[in-house]
Amino acid sequence: MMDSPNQHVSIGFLMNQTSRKIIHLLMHRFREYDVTPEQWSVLYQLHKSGGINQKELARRTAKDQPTTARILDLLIKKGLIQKQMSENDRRAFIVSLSEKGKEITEQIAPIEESTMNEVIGGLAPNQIEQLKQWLHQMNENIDAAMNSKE
Amino acid sequence: MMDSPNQHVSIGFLMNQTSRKIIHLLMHRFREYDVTPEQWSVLYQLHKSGGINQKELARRTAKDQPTTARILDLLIKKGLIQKQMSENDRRAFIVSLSEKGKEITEQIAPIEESTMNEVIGGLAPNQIEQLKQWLHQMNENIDAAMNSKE
DNA sequence: TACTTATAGTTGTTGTGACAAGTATTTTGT
DNA sequence: ACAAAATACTTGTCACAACAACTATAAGTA
Repeated sequence: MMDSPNQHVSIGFLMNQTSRKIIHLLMHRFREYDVTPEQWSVLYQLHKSGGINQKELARRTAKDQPTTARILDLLIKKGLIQKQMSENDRRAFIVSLSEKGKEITEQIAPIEESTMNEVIGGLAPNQIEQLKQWLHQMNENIDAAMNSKE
Repeated sequence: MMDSPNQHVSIGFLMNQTSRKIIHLLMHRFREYDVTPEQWSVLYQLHKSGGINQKELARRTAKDQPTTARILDLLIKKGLIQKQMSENDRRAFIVSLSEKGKEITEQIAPIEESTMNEVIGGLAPNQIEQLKQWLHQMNENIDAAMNSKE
């Protein structure tokens, strides 16, 4: 923190550190709503997509199903979402926001947006696009690496 | 995974996703050594720095002290490191690699390097530098945001 | 129809990460 | 020298992430 030994740091370490710091900052900004960034990402998807099942929700939030299910448990306890049995598939649940969940999601959305604007402050829009593109490319490289060597 | 709904994804989500994927890939590549990427980052720091105390190790790996201490517990169980009491400060422990720890670190280092080269495949060296610089800037923005508003 | 396979979701376990609170030791300030 | 503050580390708790194994239901197939 005080000295900056960051000159020769690997991309992997730096990405991990930055990602954790973003989560940490968002957690601070969301604290008064008692919602974590991961919980928010679920609420956000539900706000965009209405009622979807857990598997689809897991896919859209890029988490596995057990992790998603446990986040849903917490959100149900907080009264922000509800699950109802699917009519045509008795294995599945349709997940949707409660009224309270809708309200909180709408309150948090602008906070997330302004916080992320702080995070990327100093980067021009085309630089953001470039950064996103490189991240996508890294994602694809990783997928290729996972599929090839195993 | 199958469709690509990634066009309008936020930087925060994308960074988190990419970071987790990198960790996941490294975990796969390290699996035969029974060492996780986070454990490796500790071993790597010890390899570079020789015996240092837990607080300094926590700072260099950008984790908090309890997290670092628990990773050290695991590494001690695996016989890869050892702790000895500091002579001039009886509160502190000096942590260092065991022989086995040294061997494993030297075996893993080239695997990490080649894996990360796969991850950044397609990016030119100057683009990597640009990416690192932006990540540093985001880190600084976050530090400023954390310090200002709380 | 019966048997197999696939799918949606849950539970258990391990590791990581952050915070809060605690103990023991050292340093600081008077 | 002594009380107060700071420091190094530990323990407890909660949340997240990934894997494996399990239950229940659905779909495919002989």
